[in-house]
Amino acid sequence: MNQPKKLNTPSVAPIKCSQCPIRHRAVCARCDDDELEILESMKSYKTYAAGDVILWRGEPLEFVASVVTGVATLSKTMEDGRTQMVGLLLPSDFIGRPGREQIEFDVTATVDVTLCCFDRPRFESLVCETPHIAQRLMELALDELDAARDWMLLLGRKTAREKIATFIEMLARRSSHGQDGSKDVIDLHMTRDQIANYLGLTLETVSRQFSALKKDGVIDFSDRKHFTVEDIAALQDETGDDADGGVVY
Amino acid sequence: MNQPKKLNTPSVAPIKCSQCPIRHRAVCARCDDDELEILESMKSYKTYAAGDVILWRGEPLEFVASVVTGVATLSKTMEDGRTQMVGLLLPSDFIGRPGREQIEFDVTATVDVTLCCFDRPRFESLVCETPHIAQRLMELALDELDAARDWMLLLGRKTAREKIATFIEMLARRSSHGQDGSKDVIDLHMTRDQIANYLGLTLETVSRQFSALKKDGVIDFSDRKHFTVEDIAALQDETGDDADGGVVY
DNA sequence: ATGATTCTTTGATCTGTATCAAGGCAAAAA
DNA sequence: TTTTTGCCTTGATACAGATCAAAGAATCAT
Repeated sequence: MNQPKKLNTPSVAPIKCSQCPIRHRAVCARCDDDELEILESMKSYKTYAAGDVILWRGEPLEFVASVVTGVATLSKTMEDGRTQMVGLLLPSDFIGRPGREQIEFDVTATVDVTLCCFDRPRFESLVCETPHIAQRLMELALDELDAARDWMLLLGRKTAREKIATFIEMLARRSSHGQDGSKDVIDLHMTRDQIANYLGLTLETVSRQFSALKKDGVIDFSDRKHFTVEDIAALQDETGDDADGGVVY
Repeated sequence: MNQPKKLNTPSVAPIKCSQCPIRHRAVCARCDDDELEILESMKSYKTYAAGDVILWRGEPLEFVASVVTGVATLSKTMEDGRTQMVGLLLPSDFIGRPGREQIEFDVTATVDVTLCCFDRPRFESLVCETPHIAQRLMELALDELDAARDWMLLLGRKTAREKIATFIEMLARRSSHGQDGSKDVIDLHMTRDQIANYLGLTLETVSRQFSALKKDGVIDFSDRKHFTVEDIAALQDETGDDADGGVVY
């Protein structure tokens, strides 16, 4: 076992949960000071430029991490180049699979990304000894699974218009910092081509659907990467989802 | 807490792991006799006829279970009736989400199904106290997640022919009881319509692709629900996946 | 058995999205 | 500033798979 001993740093103020980036997804909401200090001791930050590949499929996983800033994508590619994104990592999302040595997809930064990384072996020994963290990681895995299944419905059955509406609605919900958030300027972060790969479309279709939604007054673009939702009700109608929600993403 | 005490049944032979259906996915491979006996005490069998809905979306989960015989599907349905299957449960697969009160999809028996059910609250207290079971459930969740992501690539980017080939290849792999297994008669278990809902196609397209693969000598149908793989190499070529595999399902 | 029902196959046609192609715009480089 | 470069938009056309339609098997009920 190589989990760190409690460090002797009395002059340093106790580490606050707010300083523990993994808390972004509440992993350590229930951590005590000792556990937080252990996390702190194995923590380091890594940054990646837009376009950098963070992890290649099959590469050994040396760390687990949470996204502090930026956006990264999980994607699978076929021999002939067809690509499908299988996940989107926004700030507070977690990278890593408890007990897995490697991942089955590429992780790529779409804009500059900062990760808060934890040494994997040390993180895993902490997890082994801390059931509430293990439990939280299980919740994260099940959330991802629910999101993946919602996306399967989108990929298999939704029209291009519904796909785009769903995507925009998800971005609006996930990036709204306000309580209402309906008129925030939202950053797309991705190119039309990347969005197409996420939605199982081509970049031309993405562009056309954006134009159509703009023409219909549902959204408005300030520039190519920034838009506002002008009619949230219409947007939700277009997604094809039940009004009541229950969708995770 | 309401986990059962160890039962006093000395006249009964020790419960073998082979009698514990959940072991189908090796959940209790590392269980000791006490744990097995606890599992045994909370176990019951339920059967469902073909077409029965086992669980409705949103319904409270009263048990977790593993499939003993039969095939069940996980599916999501849109308001207008469009349906997408998001998972397929074959014998040995597990139903249930540690820590979740309900599920986000319907579970339906496509043929007669027997489940081995465990009372959920009692199962969860056992899990809480048995880290190696918790760890195994995490592995199962991550396996499902990998499978879901492979299916996203299929739904988003594969052609109808590739989808059908992938589906057949998966069935061949999962239902081969022999070591080689390439010429076993494989049971389809599902109607063309259900297959279509699994692959994001229509039933007519499924039928046409089956006919085409038969005409090309890749597979052969003995009747509508039973086929053999005549040319496994050709089948794998048609899936669009890397030759090396790495696919989970 | 026999008729009813449900599933499957196959054909004809339609359509949503992909593909091909050509400019347009904005940020970066010269 | 001008040029280059990388995205993006829009139009024209093609095509894979959906939809519509009808006839054939298989299964079920009586």
